[in-house]
Amino acid sequence: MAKLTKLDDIVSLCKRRGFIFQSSEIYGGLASCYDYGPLGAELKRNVRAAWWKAVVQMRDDVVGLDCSILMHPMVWKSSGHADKFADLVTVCKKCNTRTRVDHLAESDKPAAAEHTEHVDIEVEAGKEHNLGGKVCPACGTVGQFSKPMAFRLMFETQMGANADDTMTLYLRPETAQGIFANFRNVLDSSRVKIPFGIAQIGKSFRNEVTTKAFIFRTREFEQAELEFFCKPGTDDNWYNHWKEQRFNWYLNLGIKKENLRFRDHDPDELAHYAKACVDVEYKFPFGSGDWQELEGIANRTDYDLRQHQRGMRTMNDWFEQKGDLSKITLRDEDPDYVKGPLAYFEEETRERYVAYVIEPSAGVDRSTLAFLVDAYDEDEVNGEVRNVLRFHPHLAPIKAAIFPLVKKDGLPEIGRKLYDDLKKHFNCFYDEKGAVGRRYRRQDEAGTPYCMTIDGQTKEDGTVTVRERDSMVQCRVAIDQIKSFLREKLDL
RNA sequence: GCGGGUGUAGCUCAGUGGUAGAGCGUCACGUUGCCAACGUGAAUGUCGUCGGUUCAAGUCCGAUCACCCGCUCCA
Repeated sequence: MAKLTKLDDIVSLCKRRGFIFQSSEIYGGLASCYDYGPLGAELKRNVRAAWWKAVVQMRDDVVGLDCSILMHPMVWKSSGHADKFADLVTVCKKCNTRTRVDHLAESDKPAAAEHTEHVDIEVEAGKEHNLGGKVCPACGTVGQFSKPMAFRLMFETQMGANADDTMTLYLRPETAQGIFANFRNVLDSSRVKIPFGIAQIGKSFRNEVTTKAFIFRTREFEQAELEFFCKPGTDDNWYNHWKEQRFNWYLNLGIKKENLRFRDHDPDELAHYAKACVDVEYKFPFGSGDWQELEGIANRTDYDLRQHQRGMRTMNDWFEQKGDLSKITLRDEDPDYVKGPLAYFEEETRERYVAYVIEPSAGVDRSTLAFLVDAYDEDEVNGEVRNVLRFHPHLAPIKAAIFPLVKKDGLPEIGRKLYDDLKKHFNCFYDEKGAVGRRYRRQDEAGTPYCMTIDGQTKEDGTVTVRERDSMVQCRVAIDQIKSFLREKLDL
């Protein structure tokens, strides 16, 4: 990228060219929500398609899935989100530091208790919290706390139009759990055998305490996740396999090598269920902390499937407590859990085990932004600055533009015909207005790899001028060869 | 949630309490005809929103919304 050095520049570019707008802008905007404009929608669609092609279509060992966003509440009880995705937080009036209420120590006791028990926000928030004797861990001030604030990290909604007969559901905070919940279905219906993966792209929702940084951290976001199931003991190899696969995916789609890196998680940074985790990071041109996560690749062990086996054993409690998750404790694991409903039987060795899971989890919005930023470039042509988005052809929103050189002499008719033919195969754009140089530059800013110009010579020998985006080099191609020319050049 | 900053045309931005501006872009016409050409003309504004002060508010005051920077937070 040349001169995109501030987030403001990116926001401005995105809006000016119709990639990304603020949501509900005519009403003053809605925090943390963004919309994709005409070019952005195409770009994001292409990012999804490229992911799906690499992770599903080109693999013999991965199948796709598309789950509902709303799922049975017990899914989130089993996954741990229902218990651990909510906290009460208070602010020290002296030093303005935030601390979780359950982390506060009494002034006469040395250590704060770690948060292990479930916190029922409804109950806790209604209670009088006596923080008078509590000490701020940051500045040591005693008893100077604001009223505790509840942070629920899962969005809630009500299912059922009848107000007397509704059920509280959660908008999924990750797509992964839908995959685990369908593990058995896929296994029983698609003749897959371990090792194999299930992939899914879809929206997730998290009530982040803070958002910021444009579309980088939003409360509604899109994930592209793969859960790859493998035999315990082979998980380290598969972890490394997917690390490499996923890193190369970004490079193959044109991300500059110097802007991409791995960052391994420290052991104390790992979630309690993860054996290993690495982030793929991109060097965004934001103000601070340049390197930001695009994707996390984790070894989740057999934690999730075992948790769901516990959850399935807990359904009686669910009914008995009338669906009140706060009154339910997951039942202990069956000592014979390797024979459980989500376990796997390996024919060849006659072994039973619960599969380990390698999870590459990518942010579609983050990747889209990275591809956009990375493709941005400024050229100098005859003393003029040329803005160009050097998208990989697979990602380019428009693959080819068709221009009659002038709007007369029958050239528009020829151009129209070519356009009508090409648009059946590629996303194309037709433009006959204004100077052709301007039309070229406009397509450069949209990242269109090729422009085709119908000129006087077309009527003589049936060739058109093909102008290439990055080099601006022109050549002549027979009009009836254009389709195969594009197929070859765009690798489509 | 705290502190700092910003908000005026599609974009970048001027604008001293007294008629809403420029450049770029967009559109039309003419000329031209292969890299943002030229000429003429046009359209586009709840000045983020709401309220207050004032004869008069884009400008002063208050609140609020959104964004940016820095904290805080980030199972």
